[in-house]
Amino acid sequence: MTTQYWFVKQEPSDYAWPDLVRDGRTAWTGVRNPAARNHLRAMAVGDAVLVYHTGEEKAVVGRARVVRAAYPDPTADGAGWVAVDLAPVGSLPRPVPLATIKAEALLRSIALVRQPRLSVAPLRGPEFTRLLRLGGA
DNA sequence: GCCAACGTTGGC
DNA sequence: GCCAACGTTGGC
Repeated sequence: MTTQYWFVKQEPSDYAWPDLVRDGRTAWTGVRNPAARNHLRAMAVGDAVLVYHTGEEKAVVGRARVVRAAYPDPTADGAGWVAVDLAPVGSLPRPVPLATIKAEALLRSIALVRQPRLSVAPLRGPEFTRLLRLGGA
């Protein structure tokens, strides 16, 4: 199975990238959107993930990897919602702002731009690589 | 099962 | 604070 690439969004006042770095690993819970849930289900251990901060910051800030595939979200009321576990790989030396992403032709079709409310989305390999490079990684 | 009304998210 | 996008809810 080849590595898949993903993009997750987070409101940093809720749980921020530095929290993940500090914790070393976290359960990515609380996703309550069916499309995002389907993406969580498709994640495999070892998949690469980029973490984006919404709100004030609006930038891709870090790189993580999937360390546990989808399992029932313990924070959900009903059945059917899932969480994965993520571990940090590294902070981007230069966070990549939304404005930069929008200015890149290659990145214009990613879900962040096309569908800003989707909190978990797939990335193509070249998109992932470009974002990493823009971030100085 | 359709669709209008409403709520939420997130950028500006 | 406003607005666009989109998801959810509830009446029919």
